[in-house]
Amino acid sequence: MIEALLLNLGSRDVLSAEEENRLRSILVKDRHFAAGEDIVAEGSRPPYSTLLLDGFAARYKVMADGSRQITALHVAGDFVDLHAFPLRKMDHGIVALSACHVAFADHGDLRAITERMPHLTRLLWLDTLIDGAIHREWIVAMGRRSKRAQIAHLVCELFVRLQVVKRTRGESFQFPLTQIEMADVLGISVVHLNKTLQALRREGVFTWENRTITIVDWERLQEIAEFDPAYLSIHKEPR
Amino acid sequence: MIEALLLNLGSRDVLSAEEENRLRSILVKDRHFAAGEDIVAEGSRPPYSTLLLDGFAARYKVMADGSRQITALHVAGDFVDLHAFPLRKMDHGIVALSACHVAFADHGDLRAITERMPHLTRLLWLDTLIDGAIHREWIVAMGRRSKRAQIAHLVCELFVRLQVVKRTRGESFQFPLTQIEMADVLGISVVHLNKTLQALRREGVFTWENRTITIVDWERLQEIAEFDPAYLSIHKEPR
DNA sequence: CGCAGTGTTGAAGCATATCAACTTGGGTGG
DNA sequence: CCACCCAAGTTGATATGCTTCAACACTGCG
Repeated sequence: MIEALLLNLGSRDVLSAEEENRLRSILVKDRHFAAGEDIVAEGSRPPYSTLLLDGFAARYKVMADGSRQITALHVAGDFVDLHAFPLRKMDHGIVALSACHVAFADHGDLRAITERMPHLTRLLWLDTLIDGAIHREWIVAMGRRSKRAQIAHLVCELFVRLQVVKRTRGESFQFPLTQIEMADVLGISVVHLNKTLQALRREGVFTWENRTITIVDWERLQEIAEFDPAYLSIHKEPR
Repeated sequence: MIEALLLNLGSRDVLSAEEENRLRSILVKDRHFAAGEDIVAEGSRPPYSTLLLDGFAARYKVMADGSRQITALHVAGDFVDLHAFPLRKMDHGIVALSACHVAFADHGDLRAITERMPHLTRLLWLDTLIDGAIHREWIVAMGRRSKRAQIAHLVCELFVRLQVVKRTRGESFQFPLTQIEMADVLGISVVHLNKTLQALRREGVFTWENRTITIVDWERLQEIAEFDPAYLSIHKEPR
């Protein structure tokens, strides 16, 4: 059930059998959410953290004028709110962007891990730090890349992250967002997103049809995006 | 020497005397950097993490065309690269924006903390999570706030963060960045920054002269920024 | 004294937003 | 089973926020 999480952590360091078992035993009570449903509400104090087993979810904040900014995208194997364990209170909401299957880890059990399993603790810490590295890359993309490059960068990132958890199929992956949601990720208008996507498609860089993204020219896509996957820390290393 | 760090952590939870002593004992070999000097290089693997005792520092990435994006600002009491402890390799550089005084914590000592002091471990983890929360707020500001509101938001954030470590004086605080650096923080051009700053000054919201920012109308500043300090987690709570 | 980095200003151009209309397709109730 | 309905996608026109370029002013420092 938590295979994607094990792939995620396991691609950054070696997990002992004991650590795997511990993770399996604390991740319980799996639940389904429909697309559009809130998985965690802004301002809440969840007593557990949520692991995404399948589907796409997003962290977001809503502005006074009703506009929305998505600050993170999550896929299978991601904890969507592990940070709420030390942080306690959610300063943003988390919404399911597709049908989502999740499991929960009680904060008491996580605390017990920090008391007795220092290596696993560091790996969980690492997991939240990779989220932070992704945040920084998004800041760079929003501030200093063209919107075209920002889009290309996001596609690169998703492709690599989904490869880690074996959610790609050749050069394709499921991508169930609407253009409206995608615009909220990028911080641009839907109209402009639509036109820029068409340009990238016409250029033969990638396509996005039937909720599926297919990369046509990976070299060129990386070039446009100035993509360097280093920030994703995808290499086994003692931590 | 590490008073600012203790104020930082101490405003989020109670620190035991033992924890304080441990932090004091592992933070050693203080060093100075001049404005403009790199404190940590991109791609390096520092065997220690760096605590900023005094001054302003920034995390940044440089694009192929030479433009730069600053992804985080750090002030006294901030670890500038605590994340490098589990992450290992720096995916970005860290530069001193003013004269900086720093201290170092060896990664071996940090590791020992994760083995024996779970509560202190959670507080260090928390410290990196607050960085993440700030990242998210910057993403929101870049994506869905006007540049004017983004600037206002940054001023609000800095004021509150500096209050925590007692680095404000009434409604003022030292702010030694150039407009060029500030533009790299916001992801905009210097020209536009300059004009927007003047508008805010003319409106009587805040001033920025002689490396000092003075807030003239705090209410209005928060209103323009839609500022809510919740994301900074400034409340004592068992973690 | 003179230079270099910073701040300021104006003009012109472009990227992106906004507004509005129209198309398409899947889902549903009559 | 068809009609229609609504959400999503697409397109064109217009408006504007922000960038770029270029020139000039200011100030601290060697």
